[in-house]
Amino acid sequence: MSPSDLSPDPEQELVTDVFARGCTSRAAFEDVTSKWASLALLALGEGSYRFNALRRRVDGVSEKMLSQTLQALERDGMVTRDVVTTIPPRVEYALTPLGLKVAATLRDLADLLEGSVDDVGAAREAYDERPGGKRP
Amino acid sequence: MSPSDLSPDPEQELVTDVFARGCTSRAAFEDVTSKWASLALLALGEGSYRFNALRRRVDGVSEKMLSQTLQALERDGMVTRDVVTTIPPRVEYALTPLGLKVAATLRDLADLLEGSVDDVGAAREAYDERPGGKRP
DNA sequence: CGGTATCCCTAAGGATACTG
DNA sequence: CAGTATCCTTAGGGATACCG
Repeated sequence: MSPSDLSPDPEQELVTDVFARGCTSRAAFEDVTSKWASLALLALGEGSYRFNALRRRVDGVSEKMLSQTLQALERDGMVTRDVVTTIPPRVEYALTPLGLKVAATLRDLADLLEGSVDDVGAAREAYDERPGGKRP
Repeated sequence: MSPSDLSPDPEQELVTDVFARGCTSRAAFEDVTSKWASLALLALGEGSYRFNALRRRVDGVSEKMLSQTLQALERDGMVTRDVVTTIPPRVEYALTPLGLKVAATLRDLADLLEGSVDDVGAAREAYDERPGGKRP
């Protein structure tokens, strides 16, 4: 068999790295940070929601996008989908342990930004006000 | 005129809330979590970068998108752009104090997901394997 | 090197309608 | 209520070319 000179699969990166295209962590990272997923996770961090309640909570999302988003998050093992077959039907969405951890870091980020609205607002004004800053 | 029944500006939410469309924090949140911004911030969390170095670090980004992304982040007061007029020119990008804090939370998120690749991979397989799970 | 400007195309995403 | 299906518009984003 091959002795010690065997380098372990040059084409196949073994380290997991969000910077690497094709790494699962990068895919998961993009799923989580996608436009609606981050807000949906944030909302579910407050507790479980039914579809339309979640839709109202996440201001501006369409049925289609919320549905797609939840499917992606369920596939990644961050969200559970619990169907209660009553009339009318109920479907409860909640976070898995992993989803809970992810939601917590997103909460940190949201808190940070909510606490920095003034700074961001000021920075934007300064940027837009300076020559060539804005396109009217 | 209207006496005490005047509710304070129903159209204008005064609380800052990432869930509210039109709130600056929501805009900042979307900027930060946008496809390339999060990776750029992550990279700049490692130290300052020049344009093309950053472009190489963020695997897959085009010149155009990196440029646009950096402008948005600079406008939000998270990234500084330092032009050194030599020949050839050099432009150094770095994080502001706010950008540093944001990058830190994104680092937490990335670490969490990098540490969960196996869980995510398993969840995906399970999801795709079950009837109606995947579209071949 | 570090961009901006232009062209062009795909796919994200909204609105509406219909089903279990 | 909780979605899928369809249609249609927009804009995200790549490729290329060119300027400071």
